[in-house]
Amino acid sequence: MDEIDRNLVVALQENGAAGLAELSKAAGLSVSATAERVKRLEERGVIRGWRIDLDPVAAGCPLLAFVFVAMRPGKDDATFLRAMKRHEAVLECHTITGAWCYLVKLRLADIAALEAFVSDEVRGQPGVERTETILALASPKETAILPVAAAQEE
Amino acid sequence: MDEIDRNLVVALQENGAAGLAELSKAAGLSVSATAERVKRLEERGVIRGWRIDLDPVAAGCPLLAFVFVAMRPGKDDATFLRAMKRHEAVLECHTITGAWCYLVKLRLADIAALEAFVSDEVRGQPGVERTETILALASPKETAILPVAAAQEE
DNA sequence: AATGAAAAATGGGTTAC
DNA sequence: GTAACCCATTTTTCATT
Repeated sequence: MDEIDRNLVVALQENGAAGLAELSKAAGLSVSATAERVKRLEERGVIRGWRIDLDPVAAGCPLLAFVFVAMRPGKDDATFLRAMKRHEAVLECHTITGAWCYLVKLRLADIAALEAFVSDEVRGQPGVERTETILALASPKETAILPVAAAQEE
Repeated sequence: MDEIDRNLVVALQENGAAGLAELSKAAGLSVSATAERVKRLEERGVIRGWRIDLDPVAAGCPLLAFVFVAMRPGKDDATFLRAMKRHEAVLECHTITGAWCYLVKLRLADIAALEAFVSDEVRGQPGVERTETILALASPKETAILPVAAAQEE
């Protein structure tokens, strides 16, 4: 993960459809050396996959919600986590510090779908003690582009 | 946005590097018709761009944090929002229901960077009244793949 | 469906460390 | 001796008719 790799990754985050010709300019390398670098970044798991950036409204999931979840101690979190992993409405599920156990990020079609999901899939899970649901009214910023640190040679 | 478009978009979310040959199978169309569909999905803004899925640890931002922000009423949220949009550590900034005004999702290198960011860039902004910072200890699920609803013809 | 153009994978050869 | 890069060729993929 040197300076060249970092430049490649930054360029690919901006435009994942960039060809090797364009990437080679960003990297200051030949086309084949650039191809070699990108391939190794995939092999090493730095690049985990190639995706499209999809408009949530067009995808039919305009509603964004966060649900905090508290579990009863000593209970089976595994069942709850399995349910979260299974449902595609769950974009994220984090174990967090503070008063709550989990923070779940959801994308759904509408309020009715949210009500059904929280009631059936969250509060219906064994071990769930308390929940709190928060709606996003607007999202001034929402990106999947990660900051790439300058430090840390491999 | 018919059934075929939905199939294409689902396939491209799983593998954005899929060629037209592979996509045409998923869509049940000819290669050229598939190319036409993908082009129109881009033009209509359904596909907003092409990205890579990058490993946050390799990118040098392993620390994931959420910051709740309350603003003083009648103050200039614009300055705060401009700062959030400017900083690449800010992945998301949502206006939310409940006791807080904003929920900010951050990716940073370490605790020192978090302390500096919250202190300087969040609490340092005019109009910010109160904040609460929560750390993610683990992320059992974290994806950018959106659920694609079956309903709503265009 | 077929063509021409463009891009990407491959193999061999070169240099620098 | 190893690793990174460069160049030329083959193969695949993509846009046009």
